Amino acid sequence: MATMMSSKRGTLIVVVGPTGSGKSALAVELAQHFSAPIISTDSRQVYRGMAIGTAQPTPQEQAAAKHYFIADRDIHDEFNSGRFEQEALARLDELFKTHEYVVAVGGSGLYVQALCDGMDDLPEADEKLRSELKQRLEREGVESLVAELRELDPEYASQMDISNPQRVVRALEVCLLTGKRYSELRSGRSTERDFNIVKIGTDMPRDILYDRINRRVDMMVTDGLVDEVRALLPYRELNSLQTVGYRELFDYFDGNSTLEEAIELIKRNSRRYAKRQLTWFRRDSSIGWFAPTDLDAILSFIDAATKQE
RNA sequence: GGUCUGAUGGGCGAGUGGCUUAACCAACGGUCUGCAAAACCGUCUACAGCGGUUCGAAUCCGCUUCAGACCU
Repeated sequence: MATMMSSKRGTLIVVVGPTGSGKSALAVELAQHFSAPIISTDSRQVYRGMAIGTAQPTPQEQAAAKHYFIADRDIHDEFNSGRFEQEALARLDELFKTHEYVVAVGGSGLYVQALCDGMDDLPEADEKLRSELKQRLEREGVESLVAELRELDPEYASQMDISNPQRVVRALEVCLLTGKRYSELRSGRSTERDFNIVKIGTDMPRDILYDRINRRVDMMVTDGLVDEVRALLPYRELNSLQTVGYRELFDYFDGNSTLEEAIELIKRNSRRYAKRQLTWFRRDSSIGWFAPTDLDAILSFIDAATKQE
């Protein structure tokens, strides 16, 4: 299968795992080992002004390896998984001209999926239509939207989670925007990329992970998280700020909780986030799971995977 | 040594004979195609132990164990 190998432009080493599991540090080590740049697959680290709360790579880490999609846009900018796919693919196209390896790291499962498997050609959210649908959602409840979706796309309506307003809105939005059924536009297939993909997952015993998460939150506070969030308070409605570590402190500024309570909530919500990430990544059987410090095993896994193709 | 009070699922905490899987929190499992650090779904049937009363006991009685308070 060496011929297969030659048809590929290079290898993308994808590092995934729950928050606080040591992805960033591992990515930098891999980047140095393979002389590779790093692409972040994190939906929140892309924004400027959120360095502490999103645990962006430190200046030292960023000096050790070139990072892309870290703090390179404004919190007001529209960004989503679809745009990420396009921009990241374009970036990779450039990078593979001069690099054999590129490392991708980040905890946003949907972004990783977009990059590795591609997304179907669906329309992006239309601002007007979406706000209309949201108003209807508030006034008439989900049932009304579900009823309409049953008309437009009975198949999808019957299989989806109809108690999830966000998904109902999106499905309806796609139907109305395209005049087609959402279910028929979803191919369910993944796009073949012109580079190899090797996925590494970092994990550790749950109690240790949770302890690390808890301590990292304390460290964020020590590092000035409260001030970082205070500066963003005027923009709290932005999607970019619907983020663990920020919402809880907005509540604190509103006087709805004490600082201590807010910090506890950040810890809890970070733990829950980690659990959801694990749930997402667990179903991807192509991921090789390792302790974040087990570099030898990780390197031989990458080696074996790239030779196989 | 004596008296009194209490002992409920990981936590908190109702429930004084016969719908209570209480509620809440934590935890755990899951869903996932342009809001994804989002949004949503599901699971956890306990009543300190033993014996008794009763058609029926977490709920009544007795003993035991443990905890706390008070008395000598």
